[in-house]
Amino acid sequence: MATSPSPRPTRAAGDRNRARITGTAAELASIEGIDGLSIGRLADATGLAKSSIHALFGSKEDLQLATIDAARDSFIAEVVAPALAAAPPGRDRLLALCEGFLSYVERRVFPGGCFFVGAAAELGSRPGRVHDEVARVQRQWADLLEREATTAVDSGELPAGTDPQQLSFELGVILAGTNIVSVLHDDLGAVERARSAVRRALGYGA
Amino acid sequence: MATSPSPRPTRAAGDRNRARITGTAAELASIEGIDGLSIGRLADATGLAKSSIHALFGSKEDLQLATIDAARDSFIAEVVAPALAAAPPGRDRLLALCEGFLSYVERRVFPGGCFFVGAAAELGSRPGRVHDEVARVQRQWADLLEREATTAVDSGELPAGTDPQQLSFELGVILAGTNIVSVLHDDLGAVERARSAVRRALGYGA
DNA sequence: CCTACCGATCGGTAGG
DNA sequence: CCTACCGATCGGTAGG
Repeated sequence: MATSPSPRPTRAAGDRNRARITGTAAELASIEGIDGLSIGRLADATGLAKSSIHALFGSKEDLQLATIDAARDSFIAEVVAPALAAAPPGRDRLLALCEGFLSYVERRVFPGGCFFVGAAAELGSRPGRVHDEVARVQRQWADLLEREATTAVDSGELPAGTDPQQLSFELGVILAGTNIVSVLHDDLGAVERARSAVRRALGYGA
Repeated sequence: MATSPSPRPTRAAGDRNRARITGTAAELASIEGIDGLSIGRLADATGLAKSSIHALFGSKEDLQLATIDAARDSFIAEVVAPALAAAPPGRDRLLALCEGFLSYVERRVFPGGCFFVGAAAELGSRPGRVHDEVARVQRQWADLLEREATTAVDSGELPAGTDPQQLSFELGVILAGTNIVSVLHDDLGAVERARSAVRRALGYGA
């Protein structure tokens, strides 16, 4: 009557489960918020017991930090890496990053719109480790844009006298604002208008 | 032993209380979110019993709708009305509206940043009456900007060929994006950079 | 506008 | 990774 032994979960299986949980958590959090998402609903969505999620991640805050990490990986894979592969440093890459972001919003890579715009809006005025981690990722993105803008100015691809920090700031807030407006009104026209704005700001088709 | 009769609340007193509750609710919601805000915490903050808030507003959804109304009144009083009073229709008024918004973010009229940017980000992908009301207010703001942009183009204050819808879209997303970045990093420099962006977009100091 | 409740859900823990 | 719990808090209602 010996049944097959209940398989003891391996380390790799645990990692796979953790990745599946944080992936689902990032999707849900883009809709319900990173704080609005509850461990109970996440357990339902993944088919696990609530206490299993606690066992795998510790506290809710630790789960949130792991979720931010997973969302950052998605963002890099969907927006950053393709732009770096598609265009050389400078103006072309800056355009590719902006268009990559807009495509990612358009395709609803996260069902509730950009995870980080949502998290930044939600946690902006609530101090803590989760806030700080979101701020850190946002700053990395802003720095990336600024670096490419600097290269573009230094190489003469953008008019001398262009302030790279000011230009990259404007692009960043246009992208974030567009995500909000596009999701709120379920309006892809906003993404199209943002494409025009970005191209004009970078001097394409002028 | 007749004590002074317990004063029966008048209609006016009820209205005053309702206004005090929705005002506090809008402040708290700008930090914790319009859904994250609980009736229990709102009761604590106002010194009322939870059930009193239910008695005055009905359901949580009705309270949220009343809170949006109160926040809209604040926005009009702090941003829209001063700009309408300070500048004639057209380009100057468009600038006054944008600078009024940036000043309102800078002054933290709502402690967690613009109530409507927060609510739009939070509710963008969650259908319902509250979402629809936030979307309606956002559209009124966008329409206001577009109207002034149209006047500015028609009167020749902005270059012929300027698309008023595109221009007002760009201004709107810059303002929304700036609110998020400025609150997230507690950085008033973002507001200053947005002022530069708005002035350049409108051809001031060019 | 209050006290006194309701069932449901929250994050988290014990113990295996 | 599970069952079985914990106290706290959620939105809401009865009844005054």
